[in-house]
Amino acid sequence: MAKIDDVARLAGVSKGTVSNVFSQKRPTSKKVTERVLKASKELNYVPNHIARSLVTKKTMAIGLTIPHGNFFFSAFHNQFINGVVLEASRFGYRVLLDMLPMLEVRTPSLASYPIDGAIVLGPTEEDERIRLLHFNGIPFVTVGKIFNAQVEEAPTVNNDNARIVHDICDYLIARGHKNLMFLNASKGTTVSMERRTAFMEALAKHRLLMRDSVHHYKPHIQSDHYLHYGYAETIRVIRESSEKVTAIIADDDRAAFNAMNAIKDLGLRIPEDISLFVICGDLSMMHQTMPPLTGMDLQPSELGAQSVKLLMHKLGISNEGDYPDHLIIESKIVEGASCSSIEGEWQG
Amino acid sequence: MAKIDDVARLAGVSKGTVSNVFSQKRPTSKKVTERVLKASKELNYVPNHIARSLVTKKTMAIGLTIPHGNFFFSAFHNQFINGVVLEASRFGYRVLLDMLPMLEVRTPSLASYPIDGAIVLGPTEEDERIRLLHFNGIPFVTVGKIFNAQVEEAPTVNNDNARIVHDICDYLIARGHKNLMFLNASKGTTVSMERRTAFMEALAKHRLLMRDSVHHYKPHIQSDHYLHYGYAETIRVIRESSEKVTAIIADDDRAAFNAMNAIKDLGLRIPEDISLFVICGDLSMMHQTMPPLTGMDLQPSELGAQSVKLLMHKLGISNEGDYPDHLIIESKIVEGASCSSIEGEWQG
DNA sequence: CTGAAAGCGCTTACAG
DNA sequence: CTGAAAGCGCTTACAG
Repeated sequence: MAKIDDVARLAGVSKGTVSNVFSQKRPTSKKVTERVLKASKELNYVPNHIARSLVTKKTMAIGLTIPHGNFFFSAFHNQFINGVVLEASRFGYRVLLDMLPMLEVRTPSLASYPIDGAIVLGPTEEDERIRLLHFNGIPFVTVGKIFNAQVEEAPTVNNDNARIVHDICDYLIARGHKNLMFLNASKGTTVSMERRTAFMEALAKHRLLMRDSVHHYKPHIQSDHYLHYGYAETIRVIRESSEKVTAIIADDDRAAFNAMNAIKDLGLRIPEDISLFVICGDLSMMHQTMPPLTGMDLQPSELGAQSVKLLMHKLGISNEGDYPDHLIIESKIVEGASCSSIEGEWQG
Repeated sequence: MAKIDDVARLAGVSKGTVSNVFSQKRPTSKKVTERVLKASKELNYVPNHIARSLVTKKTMAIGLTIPHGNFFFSAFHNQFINGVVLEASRFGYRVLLDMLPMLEVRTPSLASYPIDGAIVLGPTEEDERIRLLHFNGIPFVTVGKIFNAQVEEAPTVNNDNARIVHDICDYLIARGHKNLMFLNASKGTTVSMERRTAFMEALAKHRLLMRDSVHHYKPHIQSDHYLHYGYAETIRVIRESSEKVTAIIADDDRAAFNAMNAIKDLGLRIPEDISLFVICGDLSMMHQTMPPLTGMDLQPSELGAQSVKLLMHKLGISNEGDYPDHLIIESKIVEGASCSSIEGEWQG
């Protein structure tokens, strides 16, 4: 690979000038520009990104950290990544995927992240990623509320998790359901905590007893049970419990699928025997299942896009005037046919 | 951020020694190591990744380029990315997502890629990504056959696309279908070319006429029609054509969903009126649709993992002895209930 | 096992 | 508008 000195020599200019032609930070005369470009082409020259980064202190990349076991992203992650990548590219930024398991690998030859900022999806109580970013002095945006104690204040993009759970419970309870099973997200994430609190509030609001309903946390993402979360819980609750659960709220498409399989394996039908509501699923997919799923559209790609915008603002790259430090992304119920009304039994 | 000089001064050693403690490339005495570590902790020191990269010429990142419009990845992409990220992390590598639309953004301030190698998903005839990688002298692996003329020889991971299409056609034709509609991948990709050729061969092999079947290319990924590919084609062919298509082969889950919607909107049923076969779909999802989809398991995450292994080998990082330059990933038919036999009509 | 010094390939004040 | 020189923060022969 040719370097800047080679080009400078061939074009008969200083390397500062070659630098200016490529960075366009200072004007260069037309004929010098042409000479430099010609020499560059001849030598197949392209500025070295790393060397540039070392002095500008900009990598033009943002990190995206997603909790990640040996398993697949869900449809939610998929669309979220889409939103992030697309929006980042609008600012000329690339996205560095940074998964949790890498931490172990990174330790032996620890080094700073080659990124200008980061997006942290799904903060947890003692979030190692946040600790590390903080330690490295890298600005970041969290998607999901950050746990108060960990860091003074960080910009956040979030759904209104409390409201979402209230809406779902209202929706189901209005249809006569009194005993709900909630297949929540993983324990330790702020989103699951917000949801759990809201779940209990919603039940109390309708004068339902928590002990008649069931609440489960998804296993840790590294657990072997992660992929099958929802199946065993559904089987057990329907078969063994006395609570007569009539409606299930599933965290994501995978949990919903697992619950569907459990229900089918028990010889029951959706929604005649049991209702199913999915929180973050893929819209196009939800319409194709049997029956079509009723769920909440969380706008994952919008979550991704907005978190990039917020981060860019923090980095001083976007200059769209004032920008709030905390953004709430709208969500709304999308009706399929997986939730039914229970006749007779319900009371206002 | 503290730098190496600060640590060296505080620990009373040279910066070369500090470097050795962190890189572990040369042994350091125990007590010196401790002194350095103590000083580092005190100063919150972490080696600067960029500075290190400049001299080692290693970024510890690989690029992943996926053709990408303003649209979502499919389940295939999702699982592919998973395989790549996971396998890369085993080698201590990160993954830089590099999407096509960024090219435009990159031009003004062109610079080399800060990556050690790249994975190119779905090469096309005149692949700009390959041209650029080649130009930058960055080793890469393609997933999908590379177009012959473009570059002498590049390591490749691929499905056996010809065989896959033959298997699918054999499967359908054995069930009495004579008029097939093939919703292929995008024109210009080698995968769609391989498939198209195989499609014609398979028909010829069974003495069926190409003109009785229908072949479509997916629109370019930047097209507005990309997301809805399959719907209009299905409507048109079923309603207008005289060919009486009885089976549809869909490139991916999205195309399959679109075809399903079209079939439903026409008041027809799967598989009674028309059969549907999906090439790359998500297994867990395929079981939940109505009816469950019959399709091909391409093992996308294995494709991703193997392409990383191959790349690591090319980079001289993996040393698992000899490694073939071209890998074929197995695929097999997974039966659902979306393909039926046509009685009576078929002949051996 | 450790140190002094050169160098990785750029950008950026500073001077003109 | 252009050049000469210092410097970004590391690693790496080389010498001891």
